[in-house]
Amino acid sequence: MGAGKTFRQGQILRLVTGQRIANQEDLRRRLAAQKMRVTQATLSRDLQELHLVKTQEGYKQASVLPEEPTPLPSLARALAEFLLDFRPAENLLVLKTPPSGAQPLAAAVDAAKFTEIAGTIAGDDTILIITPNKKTRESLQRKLEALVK
Amino acid sequence: MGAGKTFRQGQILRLVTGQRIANQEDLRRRLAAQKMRVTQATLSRDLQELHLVKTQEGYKQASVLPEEPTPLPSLARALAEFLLDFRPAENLLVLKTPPSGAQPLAAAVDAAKFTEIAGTIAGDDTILIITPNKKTRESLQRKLEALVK
DNA sequence: CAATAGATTGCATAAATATACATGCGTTGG
DNA sequence: CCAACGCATGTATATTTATGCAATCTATTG
Repeated sequence: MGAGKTFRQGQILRLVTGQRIANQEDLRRRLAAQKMRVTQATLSRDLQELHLVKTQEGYKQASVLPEEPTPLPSLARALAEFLLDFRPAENLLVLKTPPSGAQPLAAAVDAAKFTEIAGTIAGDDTILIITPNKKTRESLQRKLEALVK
Repeated sequence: MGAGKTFRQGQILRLVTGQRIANQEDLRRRLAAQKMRVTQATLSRDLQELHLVKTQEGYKQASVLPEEPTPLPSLARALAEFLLDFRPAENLLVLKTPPSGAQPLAAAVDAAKFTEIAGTIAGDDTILIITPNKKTRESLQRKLEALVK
């Protein structure tokens, strides 16, 4: 049975961590250059078993994907665009936005995954953020204020 | 310009972090349910800008991808298939394999990304693993031995 | 050995995703 | 005001990836 599946998957890992593999055809050709001829279908299955995902920079191990600059910039933009006012109250933080601004801003806040946040509820122009206690609410508030500056 | 691109991308983040979005059509339908009608083409662009990647469990933020159980299982299989012998020497660890087994096993070892490993060199039936010092070599060796059991 | 069960793969094709090109809409510099 | 741009988007289509099915091979069981 030739080199076998394990061998091939090992080579796939090696190739993928080394260079930029843009797609499965690309990968198929590189393996062929090493005398390993399989079809794209097999590679599709291999990549799935290896938990490799396709990124802009080629296939990567899901566990090793790099830090992204995305979360905060996105939130900062949303705050700049929608936030009108902070209204703190003990362990609660209310954010006011223009009409229909609450949902998108809440989305951005959620996406930032602050550990301080127990939950959020968004209406049309109001977001209620619930934190465990007053201390955490203060911490969160400081972070958000820093983002709007 | 309606709700705008920022709004939509915020909603996408919210949807994606909340539930399992299997593909772009799925995402398109969920947005449509919120009165946001765009085409699959636009979502393809949005997902790219948000650095979301498609995984087995739906789209995920590249930065938030979960720990994988993959690296070690893969290595364990490779060790089971190829490893013949350990040959420790101070800060070096030599692994012997059957003919042509060194490359694939080395690939699996590399992929596991052990912090103990400074570098590896693989020939045809021999892998040389270089660690910073004897202590780290011992640590690494114990881990590998545990995997073959 | 025959029969059965898994595992792995290719082939053909379906499904999903990306993209070239065109359009519409603001903005900007004359 | 208008020509020239750039951005966001849709349309149509190309590219890429996933998968149902059948063939093959290995190991197992009786």
